[in-house]
Amino acid sequence: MLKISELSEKTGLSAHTLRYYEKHGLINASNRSEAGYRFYTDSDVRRVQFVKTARNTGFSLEDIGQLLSIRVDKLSHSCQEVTDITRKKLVEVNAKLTELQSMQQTLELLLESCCGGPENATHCSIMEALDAGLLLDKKIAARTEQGGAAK
Amino acid sequence: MLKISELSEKTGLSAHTLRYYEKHGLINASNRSEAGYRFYTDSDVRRVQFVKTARNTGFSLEDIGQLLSIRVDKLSHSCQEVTDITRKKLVEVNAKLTELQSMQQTLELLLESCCGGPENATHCSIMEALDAGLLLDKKIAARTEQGGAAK
DNA sequence: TATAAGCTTAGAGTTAACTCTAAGGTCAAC
DNA sequence: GTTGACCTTAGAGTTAACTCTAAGCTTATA
Ligand SMILES: [Zn+2]
Ligand SMILES: [Zn+2]
Ligand SMILES: [Zn+2]
Ligand SMILES: [Zn+2]
Repeated sequence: MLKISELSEKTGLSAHTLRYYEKHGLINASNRSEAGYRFYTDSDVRRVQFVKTARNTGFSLEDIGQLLSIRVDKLSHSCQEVTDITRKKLVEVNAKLTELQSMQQTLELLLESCCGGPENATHCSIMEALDAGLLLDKKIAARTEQGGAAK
Repeated sequence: MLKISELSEKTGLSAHTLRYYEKHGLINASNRSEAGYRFYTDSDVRRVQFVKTARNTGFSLEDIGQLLSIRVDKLSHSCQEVTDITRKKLVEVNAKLTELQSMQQTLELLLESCCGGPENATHCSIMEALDAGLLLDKKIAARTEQGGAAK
């Protein structure tokens, strides 16, 4: 039986966060002391660790709520339900990834194009590109079209 | 001279958003009608488009504020200031990218491991992995160690 | 027994970037 | 001269996941 601070230390989640998760129905302390202190059983701890692992994997607290309801009654739920949640998350992650990769490429091109020196920015190609609506893309397209095979 | 709805249409930013940007010091309408209606000059429009482009590139409104103050007085600012802002953003983007790639890999592995079928989830390997704290990683590590060269 | 550390709750604050609402003034058209 | 679309402002609401505060018990230690 762990007190909240002990569970906090064990899981790396703050006591605040643990109470927050409880308020949102994700976890619970099986027992309370007479004074109302939370006491967590091993089973409680495992559930918290499940939440933490799912959180690290990118699932939202809402997703985790669904996963937890499957977890407590596996007989009434199917693998498909689990993969639906997982696949939905993967789709989200992939979308963000695509967006970020595009940003990354743009930022790298911008950095390549600018001298980064101490002279004034009247000639700065980053400012120019932002002013021109990033026709960097067009430059790349042109380069690719012309150059043929990359490298 | 464009009214706000016209600028909105031209830029794809809502009038709400344009007023929001103004309130936060990013843009401005050079003129107002007697009744107080905003009127935007070509120069205003270019500034708004700069903001939009920078936003699409991933810069925060705060970053954009800095870029704009460079933009209006390029003589007093250096290319280095511009690359500092850009590089800082790239570092952030790379960090998020790393995190998301790790999530992506985990989610893909989870999906591979689960049958996704309609039977009950008592044997679900996704649930098992989440319960076990994702020792998938360990499986991968083991596989990599053993297998040597990939593919 | 007193001090400090730790626990409780309800509820407010944080962050970023919007997004929307309310209450009212303006303008073009019919 | 009255609709209806558009404009104004100030300010509230949204989202997610915390994070913190206040006010007040409880518990262990000295
Ligand atoms: Zn330069
Ligand atoms: Zn430059
Ligand atoms: Zn299965
Ligand atoms: Zn399964």
